[in-house]
Amino acid sequence: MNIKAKPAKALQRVRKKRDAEGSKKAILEAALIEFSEFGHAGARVDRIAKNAGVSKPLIYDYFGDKEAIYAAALKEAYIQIREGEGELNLDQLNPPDAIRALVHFTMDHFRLKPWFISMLNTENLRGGDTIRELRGADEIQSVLVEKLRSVLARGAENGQFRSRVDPVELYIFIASLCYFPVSNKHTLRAVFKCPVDDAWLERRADEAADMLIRYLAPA
Amino acid sequence: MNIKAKPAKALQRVRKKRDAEGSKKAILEAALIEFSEFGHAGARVDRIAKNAGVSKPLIYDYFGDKEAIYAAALKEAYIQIREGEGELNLDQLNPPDAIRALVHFTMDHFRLKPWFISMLNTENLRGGDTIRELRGADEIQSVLVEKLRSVLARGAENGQFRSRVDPVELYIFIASLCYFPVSNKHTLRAVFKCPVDDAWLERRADEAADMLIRYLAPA
Amino acid sequence: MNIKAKPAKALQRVRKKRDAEGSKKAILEAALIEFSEFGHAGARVDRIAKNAGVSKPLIYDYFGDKEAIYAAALKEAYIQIREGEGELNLDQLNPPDAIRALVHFTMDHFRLKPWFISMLNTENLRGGDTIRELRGADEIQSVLVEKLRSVLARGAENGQFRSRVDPVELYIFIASLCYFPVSNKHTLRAVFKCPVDDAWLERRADEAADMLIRYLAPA
Amino acid sequence: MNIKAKPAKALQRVRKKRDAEGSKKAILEAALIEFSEFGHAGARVDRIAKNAGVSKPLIYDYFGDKEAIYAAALKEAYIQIREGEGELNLDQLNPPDAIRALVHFTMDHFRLKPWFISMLNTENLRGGDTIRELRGADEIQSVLVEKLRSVLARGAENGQFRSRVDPVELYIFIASLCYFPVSNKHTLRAVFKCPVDDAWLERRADEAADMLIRYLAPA
DNA sequence: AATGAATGAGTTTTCATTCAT
DNA sequence: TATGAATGAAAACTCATTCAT
Repeated sequence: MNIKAKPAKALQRVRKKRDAEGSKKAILEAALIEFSEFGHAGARVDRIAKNAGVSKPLIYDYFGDKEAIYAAALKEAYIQIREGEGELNLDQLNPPDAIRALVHFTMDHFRLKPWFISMLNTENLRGGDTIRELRGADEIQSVLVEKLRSVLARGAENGQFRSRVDPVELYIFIASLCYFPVSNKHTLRAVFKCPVDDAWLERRADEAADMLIRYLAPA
Repeated sequence: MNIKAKPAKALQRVRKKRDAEGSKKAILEAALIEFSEFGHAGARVDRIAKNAGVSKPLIYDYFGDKEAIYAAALKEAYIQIREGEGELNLDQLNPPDAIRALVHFTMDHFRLKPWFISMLNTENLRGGDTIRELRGADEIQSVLVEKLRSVLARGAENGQFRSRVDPVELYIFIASLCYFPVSNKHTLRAVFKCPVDDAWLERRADEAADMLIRYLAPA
Repeated sequence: MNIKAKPAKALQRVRKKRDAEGSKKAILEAALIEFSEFGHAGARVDRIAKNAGVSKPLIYDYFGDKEAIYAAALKEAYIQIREGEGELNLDQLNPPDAIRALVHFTMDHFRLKPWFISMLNTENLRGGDTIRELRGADEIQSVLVEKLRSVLARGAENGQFRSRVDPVELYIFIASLCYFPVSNKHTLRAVFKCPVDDAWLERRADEAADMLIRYLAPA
Repeated sequence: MNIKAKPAKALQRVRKKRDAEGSKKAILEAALIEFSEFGHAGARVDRIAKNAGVSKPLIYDYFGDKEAIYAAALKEAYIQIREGEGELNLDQLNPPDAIRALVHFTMDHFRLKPWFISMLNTENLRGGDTIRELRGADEIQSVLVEKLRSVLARGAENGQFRSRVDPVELYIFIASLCYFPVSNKHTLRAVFKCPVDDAWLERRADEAADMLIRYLAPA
């Protein structure tokens, strides 16, 4: 389980001292973990400082206030999640296979970087106040939509897919199908007795891919 | 103050005094609003008391501590969401139409009772600690799964649907497709510039229903 | 010496508990002492709480924040200084004697209630930000000006005083002559080696009265 | 932040580097402004450094600690105010005119170098702890008393003035009459609705001079 | 001579919770 | 059944001061 609010050992970094960049990075990482584990109101600057291996004043020096730390952490969540998306190569794959690969990639992403979903949930609970003000929307824009657009074009070209499918809307379907089981794993376990583990999630991804591929097939 | 105290609609109740049941109910409703609006850590007992029109000691008298208020509110969220689910009558509908109706019903549910999604998000952010301990799982179990089971049976019988589709897994698909666009409306707006409003959501529901119906069709 | 920043024993009050009015009054008194002794920035809410015999949260509950406590203390300083001014009866006195009495009264006031001068100094150092916003200007308006007006009228009538002397401007002369030696006693001692004690201050008041009476005499 | 950071005019110096004397002077000037604007407790070493255009460690290197910076600034206030006092030439003037000139000189001094009054207020609020320890009392001793002594002598000689007037006590009268309206300008505005501006102050000075000259006249 | 990096020890403020009636 | 009065414990944030270069 990834999002447990208990031990939070988050091993204290060993860092070279008097290294502003390093300190800032360490704070950001600790903040990301803290906010995703405890939410905005539940996060503690004390813990961020401790886990980053710096003093609290340094954090305030670099970021300003808790809200600003949170904003930086939210942006960092997007930046980190976007890293790696570029490496996903769908060009060589048969369009239906590309869809399946993308679904699995997305599910793995959510599964393996649970702080991303936590940050999204936290931010949406807060009404999106922070992301709305975030500079640099480019950095948080997913490249997956573009990859998807190209897959859809190839599929439409060779007759495997319907034409005129909006890649954003399709991506939202994919994200929806991967997001919910990961985000709501605790309530799913409690309410539906689902064994929400890696294998189960991968099976869900596979089934979702089936559904999506059928959905894309021409009538 | 850190958390923007939104409109604070929740107009203070006018209640007859010395009405234990009424007080308890009022507290529960105020708590549900409070926790869904601010999350577990962000919720304030003061505000709950004010919005419920009672004193803080009374809340502690009835519930014990903040955690217990939260648990009661979480349960209340499920109880309230389950209300009305029973009324949904799918028996008269052609199975594909029943699926479509169920998808719309779910989307409307999420859309119109936003505190439900907020509570689920909050609880999952907290690692499901509370729901795991919640007594009376029956009360939080959705009847939609049973309705779905019967629709699937009818569909399989008359050849419109594949057989051997697990109603829980199907329900999770439906929930996923409805949950994500509502839950993540703020980030969707910011990142994908989606106009997340009622009409848009209904269109998403319709499209999702198309996809699901195709998915259920026999190969 | 009155304004010493050292011991501040300010004996902790013995108060009956659960007495909101009493608590509020106690806080106000402690705040007045604290702010006048240490200035706005130097004042400590901790000390106010301790000297008032209440907890810090109670202070915040009643007043809001440090700035509001300060504003209340400033107003209280004026209210307390205005108490007693009403009792001063100049009507029976020969106008020159009335002037002399008023000067001594003012000097005594400043001398015996040193927190008043301290609060004025503090507020003026802060640019008057707080007094400018203070509601209830009536409460801080001195009745001495009115008393002075009547004395001046009597004096003009019977030929002892010039006519057309503005009572406000005269009062400012009186205040100036009493204020400076009290307010600046420490620097006067250090720079001019003045023995600024009660006797010396009373002699200054007497001399000032001489000067003022001459000033008022008709040419 | 509590204290409104006023315009922060004090434009950051451009200074040649490695200039010990220049740095020290810059720090002193910035400190004088800072302490007079915010008082002892309200002053911030950060701001002094920034406005002086140097780093904080340099300040500590040169002065020791905040208390020492304050002491230096207080002394500097006296030194700066004493500059120019020497140039005032009263010898050529008829004694009454000399008195009037001295009053105006004093009023202008206070009016045009407001940090002096602020520093005096600050120091007196602190109980004179610092000035009492200040070395070099000569530097802070006003020459005006000596000038006054000579004017009084001339006046007494030619019969315009009474004899046996103590120049220190007279100087305190003058200072009192000029100090109060400048020092308390904000409260005077708020409480008495006085239009405390340059013209008003000059009129007060003129009126004060009238009063003092009468006071000095032989019975 | 000078400073960027860093922090210990506060200080204001908040909040769940209890006391006394 | 109900609450006004009150607080311990902790949270965010600040600031004089020092370290390492």
